[in-house]
Amino acid sequence: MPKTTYMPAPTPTVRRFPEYLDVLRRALLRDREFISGTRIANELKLEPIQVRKDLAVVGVAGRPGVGFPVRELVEALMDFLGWNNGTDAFLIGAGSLAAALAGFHGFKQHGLNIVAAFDVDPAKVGGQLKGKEVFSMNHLVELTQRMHVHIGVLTVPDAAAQEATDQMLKAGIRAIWNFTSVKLNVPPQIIVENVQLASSFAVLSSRLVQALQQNPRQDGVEQ
Amino acid sequence: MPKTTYMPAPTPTVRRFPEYLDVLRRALLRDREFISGTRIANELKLEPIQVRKDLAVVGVAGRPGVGFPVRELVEALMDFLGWNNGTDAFLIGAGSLAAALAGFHGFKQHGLNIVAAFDVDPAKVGGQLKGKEVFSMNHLVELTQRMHVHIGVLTVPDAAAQEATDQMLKAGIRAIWNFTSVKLNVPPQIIVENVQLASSFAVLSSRLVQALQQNPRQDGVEQ
DNA sequence: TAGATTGTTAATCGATTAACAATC
DNA sequence: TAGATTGTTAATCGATTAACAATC
Repeated sequence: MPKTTYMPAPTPTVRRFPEYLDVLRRALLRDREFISGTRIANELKLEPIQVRKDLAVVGVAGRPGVGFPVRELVEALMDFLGWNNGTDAFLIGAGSLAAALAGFHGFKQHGLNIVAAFDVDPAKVGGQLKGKEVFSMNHLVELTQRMHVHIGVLTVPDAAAQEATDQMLKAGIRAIWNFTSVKLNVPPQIIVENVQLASSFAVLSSRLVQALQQNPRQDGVEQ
Repeated sequence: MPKTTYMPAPTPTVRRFPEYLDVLRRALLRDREFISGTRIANELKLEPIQVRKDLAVVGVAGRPGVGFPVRELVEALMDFLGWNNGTDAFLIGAGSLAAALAGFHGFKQHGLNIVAAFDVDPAKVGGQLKGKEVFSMNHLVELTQRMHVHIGVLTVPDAAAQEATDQMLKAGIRAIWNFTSVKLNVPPQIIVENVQLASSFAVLSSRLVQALQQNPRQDGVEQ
């Protein structure tokens, strides 16, 4: 495994990497050795130049007139994202969102391995969540250190978010995938990525408002 | 209700609107009549100038030296997003992610009202999902038209995504909140907003890789 | 060779940030 | 009045897109 070090890439570029991986994996299934930036762009409705610029980040050389070596590109992208060796993560909160995440098989492709869940509710502790054991929050410090887990997936109710975060910090968690809508207070070296469902829905809503203003009735769809 | 029409705003601005709403609602609870852009910026770790620029979109005038009228601003933002009168939506797919969304009370604040779920699984049809009835996909056309629902929240497995989308289109759904990782094929007038969990996790992962490269041991956290 | 595609350098575009007069 | 803040106009920054020589 050639463990290259990469420069940090622009966030929009990183956000497109999983899409590229999808396309590349499908190409692999079809036994394609090379794929052009043009083709990738077509499948994802992007511009070819953008694909080339993005892929340049991971340093896999393409062949003019031919395209990029698929397998190498998959390797490099996975490497860049640290998805190659499977990263263990804890679910913090064992509610229904946690259950959905625990049961999501697609994470395997993203090198995400959810190993356990934690909750304060005694009714949940000791039970299972989609096959993952649910521990008491009291054991978080101990288990984090024993299992060397770096990532916490935060799915507790908003009201409990900061408290749970503080416990993760004490346990030595380094990165938090935050599904609450709370702006977490953490020291600068801790990585927080917020999944803002509300932001996503806001974009949808505002576009729908605009569309309904211009065309309130259903039409344009073949019937 | 003064139903103003607004110009479309930049997407990054729209994505911040729910955050502003959060801060403003908390200010309302504290009985504050006015709030300055500076204060909003502080709470959200943004630049004051960005807050002012963003808020300018909804056309609520602030008072120099004082700030913006909180209640008016909440109204205007809700209005802009179409969140004022509650929008009905269908869940397409009744799996565990659908369950999580159906049980999420925060949507009330976003004017999102999930009224029913649909699934192809006969074992689920006729049952309930967090108090919402589960119907057969065969009834989607009929119920969409009867209830004038415009929004579909797509939570089916990737393999079923396009098929389910086609049925939504036939039923007259105008906007799709897409939780699958499939790039949906839809006519241009249909609004699709993709919740790309993989993209979000990619950003987290790549930052963690960088951080671990620079500092592999736990430190910097007070113990 | 002709056609397709890469990768570099430069141009454009859009969003963020700065500066500052006007105003409460 | 002094201090804080708005809202406008201009500057900066970063990402996307264009142009094109090099190459398979």
